[in-house]
Amino acid sequence: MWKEYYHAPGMYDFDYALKRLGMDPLIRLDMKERWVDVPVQLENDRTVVRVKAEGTTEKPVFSVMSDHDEEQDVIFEHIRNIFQWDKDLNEIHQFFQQTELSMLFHQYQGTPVVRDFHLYQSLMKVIIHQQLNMKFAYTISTRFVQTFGEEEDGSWFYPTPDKVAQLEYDDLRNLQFSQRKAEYVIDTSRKIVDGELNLQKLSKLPNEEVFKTLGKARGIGPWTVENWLLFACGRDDLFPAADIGIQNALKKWWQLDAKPTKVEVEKKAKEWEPYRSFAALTLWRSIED
DNA sequence: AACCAGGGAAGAT
DNA sequence: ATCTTCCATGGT
Repeated sequence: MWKEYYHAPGMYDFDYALKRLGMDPLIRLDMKERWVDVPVQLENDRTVVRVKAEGTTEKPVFSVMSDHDEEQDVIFEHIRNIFQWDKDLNEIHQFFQQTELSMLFHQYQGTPVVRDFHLYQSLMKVIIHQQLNMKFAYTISTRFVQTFGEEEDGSWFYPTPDKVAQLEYDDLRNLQFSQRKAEYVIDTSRKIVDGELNLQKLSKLPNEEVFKTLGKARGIGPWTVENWLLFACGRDDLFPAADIGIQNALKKWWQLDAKPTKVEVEKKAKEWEPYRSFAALTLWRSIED
């Protein structure tokens, strides 16, 4: 058993991060005690790591705890990368003071981009959630994991690509996947098993390369690539202009009668480069509850 | 009952 | 290249 503490350089709203993570019923956490359990897939082993907030948004301190005594450094690095503790959110806040989002950034300070726990898991979740309302989206992604994944210490590990590649479309139709969605999920997993898609490699390429390569797979369009780059890779400058949530938020703040178009949104978002991901997160946040 | 949902493919212009 | 239409399924 080991426990390690870490101080983030700027502000960091861990409680909001927990709230976002809590949208996913598969993630085990406690808002009151301020911890979340992160399933970590290692080379040949796996473990569950507890991450806990010990400080405040202004003076953020975190603890990372695990009973997996080997590979402590690897595990800690992984956690630090997932939560992006080294990204100085004070700098981001400063940047947005000169934009029309300054009021929102004042109201919602220290909103981090918390990465999904696993590259493949993230891609499957994004595909499954396409075009579905949040409630039903989580219903079927939870079914998917609880049917084909594995539980350990109360936390769920997504099924591996090998496991999903061997499924039949009807296995997912039984979970109320549409035929299309079943095909997207299984076919993409097969490409990953075949080596045709390498998510680790993709995660290190520039955005445009990822759009070209990942976007070729059937069922993976611009929205899915954007979300994967944003939430799986944790990149700073993604803005899903076609996203219905983003459009609803801008409709509200700009007091429009109808949702703005993708083109209108993209044009305005140029002013938020190179930190458009934080604009997106803060806009989503602003219309939650 | 009608419209929507944190899309995408396939077909039509 | 850009626009429509269809797909598919539950939520409000």
